[in-house]
Amino acid sequence: MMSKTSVLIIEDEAPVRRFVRSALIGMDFAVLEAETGREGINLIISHRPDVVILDLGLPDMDGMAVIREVRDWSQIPIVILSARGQEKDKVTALDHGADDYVTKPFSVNELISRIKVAIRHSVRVSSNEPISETKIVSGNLTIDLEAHRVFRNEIEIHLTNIEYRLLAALARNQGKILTHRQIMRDVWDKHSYDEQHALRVYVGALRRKIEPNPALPVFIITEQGVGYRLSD
Amino acid sequence: MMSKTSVLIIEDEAPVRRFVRSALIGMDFAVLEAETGREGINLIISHRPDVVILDLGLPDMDGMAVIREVRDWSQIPIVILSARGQEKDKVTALDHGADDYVTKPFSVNELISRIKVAIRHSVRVSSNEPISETKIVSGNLTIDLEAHRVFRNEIEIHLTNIEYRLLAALARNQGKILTHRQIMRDVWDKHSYDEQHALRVYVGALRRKIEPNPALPVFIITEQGVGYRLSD
DNA sequence: CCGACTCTTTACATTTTCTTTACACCTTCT
DNA sequence: AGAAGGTGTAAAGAAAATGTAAAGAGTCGG
Repeated sequence: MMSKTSVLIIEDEAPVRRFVRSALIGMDFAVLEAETGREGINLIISHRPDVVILDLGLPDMDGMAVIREVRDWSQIPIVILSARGQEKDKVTALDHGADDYVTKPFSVNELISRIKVAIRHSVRVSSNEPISETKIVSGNLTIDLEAHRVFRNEIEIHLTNIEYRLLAALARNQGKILTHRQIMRDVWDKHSYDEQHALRVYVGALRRKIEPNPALPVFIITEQGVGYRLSD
Repeated sequence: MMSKTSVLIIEDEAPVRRFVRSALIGMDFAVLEAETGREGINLIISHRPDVVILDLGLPDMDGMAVIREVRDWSQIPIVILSARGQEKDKVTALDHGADDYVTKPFSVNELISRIKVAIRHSVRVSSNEPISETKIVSGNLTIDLEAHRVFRNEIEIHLTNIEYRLLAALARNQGKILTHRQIMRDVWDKHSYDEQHALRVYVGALRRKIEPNPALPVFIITEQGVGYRLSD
């Protein structure tokens, strides 16, 4: 028996809270509510919800502080509600480790589908365990996640630590795009989006090692403006 | 045992009300009626109808206010009745969360079919789809929101970031009109409608990629003066 | 202390995407 | 039918993202 997916709403305005709550209950989610950031953090600790919806404009503590505090010890997906005109805050929030955002006024559909995506992503991106296969094969490329080894045509390829972690992150999500931000988080434990030069350098290095023709990559696919993905 | 679908008509003109009522009863709907916005809101609270038909030209409070108030706590589908020449109000109402509109004078068939679409849409949103589902299918078109990928007849279509976001925005609201403004907000994070040329260019680009015949679009439908919608 | 290796940063060339412009083409209203 | 406003398309220039080489900094073991 699988229990319901639980969602925590941290939002001080009661009408918005009611609105979100009724939408979520309609989707058969279990709903928790908090009016302040502090209260929200306590609920996260005590109830471990599956997703958090966080209003950036909280009275007691800044939404950003909530994200930072939670991200110190948990990778729980956080979807931000940002009011119009808070575009800059939104970007900062994403940099601090929020997963997605919805701008007010928002439609239920939008919120629901972003929540779903956030949940599914978090399952495999941030935790290294729940993938069943320990070996991932793409064409003539084999990645042994358990043994930490990579082979091309039975020949072992030596990868540096970061190269391996980058490839493994992509491999755990084979076929799915990982955003720059997710990769930064996974490989470098950084939440920011500034220092992605390194990412490009490593993608290049990896390609030189695993691609038949690094100029026309078939394994590591660039999704411009979004991220990278390992083809399946 | 399924009870009848109930419809609330908020309309001050008695002839129009009678007309709509008899049409709906003929379709085996249960009908509620209200003459004023306030009365209508109270009936929504007490009877929870499945759809609301709302005249924009109400005497006591403006229809827009009804939409705003209801949308604070409920996602019940709202279909607008707008008189000719209320084009601007119509768009504003949609921006505020109305689901669809019918322009007076209207045919029974048109009204009925809009109501059905609105209901179907809201059911899809609020009922027990598996939570993990993040794929949207429309005809031979599949949009995988999690993997960020789009397929037509199993063939992957490459979309640029903005093209993808535009399609995803429409897809999350499949069947429902999105106003130009809503799209601008969703895709560009802009709240204005000034720079809409770009929107047209991207609609064109998308159509060229996903429509069988871009000159006669079947997926991305133009709602002149209002916005676009992705067909069901 | 040196050399081998890895990681990060910088600079710059290249590619892709985005926006704007101009104009043609439809609708709708008169 | 003509006018007016909204819409579609192509193309060019601007802007942004990406790829690559190479230099410097840090680390480790001999």
